[in-house]
Amino acid sequence: METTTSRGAERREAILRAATDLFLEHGFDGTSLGMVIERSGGSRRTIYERFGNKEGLFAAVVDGMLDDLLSRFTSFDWETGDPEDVLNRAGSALVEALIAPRAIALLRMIVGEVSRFPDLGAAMFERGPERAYARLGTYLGEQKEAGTMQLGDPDLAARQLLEMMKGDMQLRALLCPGQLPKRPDRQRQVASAVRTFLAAVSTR
Amino acid sequence: METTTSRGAERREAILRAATDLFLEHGFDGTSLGMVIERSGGSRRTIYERFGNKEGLFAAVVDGMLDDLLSRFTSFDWETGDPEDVLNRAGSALVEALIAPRAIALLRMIVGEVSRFPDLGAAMFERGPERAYARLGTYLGEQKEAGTMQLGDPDLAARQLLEMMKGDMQLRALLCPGQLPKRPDRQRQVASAVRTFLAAVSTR
DNA sequence: GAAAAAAGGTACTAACAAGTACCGTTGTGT
DNA sequence: ACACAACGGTACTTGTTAGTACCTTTTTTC
Repeated sequence: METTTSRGAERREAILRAATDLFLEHGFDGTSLGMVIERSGGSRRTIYERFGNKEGLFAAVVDGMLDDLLSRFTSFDWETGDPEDVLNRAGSALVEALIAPRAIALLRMIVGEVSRFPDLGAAMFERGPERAYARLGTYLGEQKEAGTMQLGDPDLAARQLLEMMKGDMQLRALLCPGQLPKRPDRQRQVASAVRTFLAAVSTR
Repeated sequence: METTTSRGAERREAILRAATDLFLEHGFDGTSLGMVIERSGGSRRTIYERFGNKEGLFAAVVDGMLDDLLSRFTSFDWETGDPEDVLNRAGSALVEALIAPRAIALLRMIVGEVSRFPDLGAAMFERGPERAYARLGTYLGEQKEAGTMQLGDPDLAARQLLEMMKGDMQLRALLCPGQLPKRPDRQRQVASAVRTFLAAVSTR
């Protein structure tokens, strides 16, 4: 009957949720612990009990967000369809995940705090882009083996293709969030990148 | 005999130089006006006389940096050499400019303050990437007219090529500055992007 | 060389935030 | 029901910073 999560964990989650939203919106310096408490309820002291200090809370927030975002990259169907179709779908999924408001807010936050938390930047890079490169590289490697594509280093090719699909959308989202192309245009951009890539590597 | 720059302008420049270095290194919140004064000499009041307030000083700093960085994109020889050579040189020049420590520091600073200064992000985008896209697009358009390349929209092609040349280096510089590839590797990366691009668009 | 303008320098105000102490209150295990 | 641990809430300390006031010193200008 009792709550499985003893009260402690419950309070921890509430604080974490509030802090996540606030840090994402206002950044590290722009968020005071008073604001966190006001939103999460509870008391100041609990933050220090659970997270040590403000930096500990921030680290916990980032860690949680990375887990959260990463979990969306696990399931994708790489088997069904010809290469153009697979790449189009994979590219669209990736771009949409990349420019999701929370993903951009997280990236912006981490970029702004790289000097204060040097490890976070590398962690984000490895758990985000690097994974995507690796998975796409695997696929391209398979295509190379199968003779469908003509390419040197599949990993390098994966990076080139991914950057083309992404285009300037990530940077644009960081700098001027209001000026992102709409979804159909984003898909056209991905499709165009895939066509250019296939024109370069397809065996004829 | 007299200084051509009346003392006012001289003090303004000194403050601007000090503030630029400090903002680039510590960000907006991390830089106090006391730190600026300590480095530039002079008095607190002069800042308010010349720049209004801290935000005005920051805006002036960013404006100056944008001018400074932009001025390096003006002179480049697009005429000499075959396309592969021109694109290699243009790409290298661009990448080096893009990941220059001060350029990255500026970008990081602006990204971190987009919510406080919404216009700065758009300004940076237009005066940086957008110019590069446009110039490269012009070149590709000429090549298309000359029949050297087979491509649809030269502007879109320019964006794809530029993103391939850039690769993940800009993002990497933002997130984990210590892990940038060395200069020869950067050039190889650019050259590979050019080859891929030419394979896709060259008339055969 | 004197008057006027601008800059230097110090001190001060008001506000805000991180972190700590304290005590009353609520929930938990036995 | 009881004892104990954890939480809530408030107040406080300490430090920092943006912005202002005021007077002194230097530089320009006539």
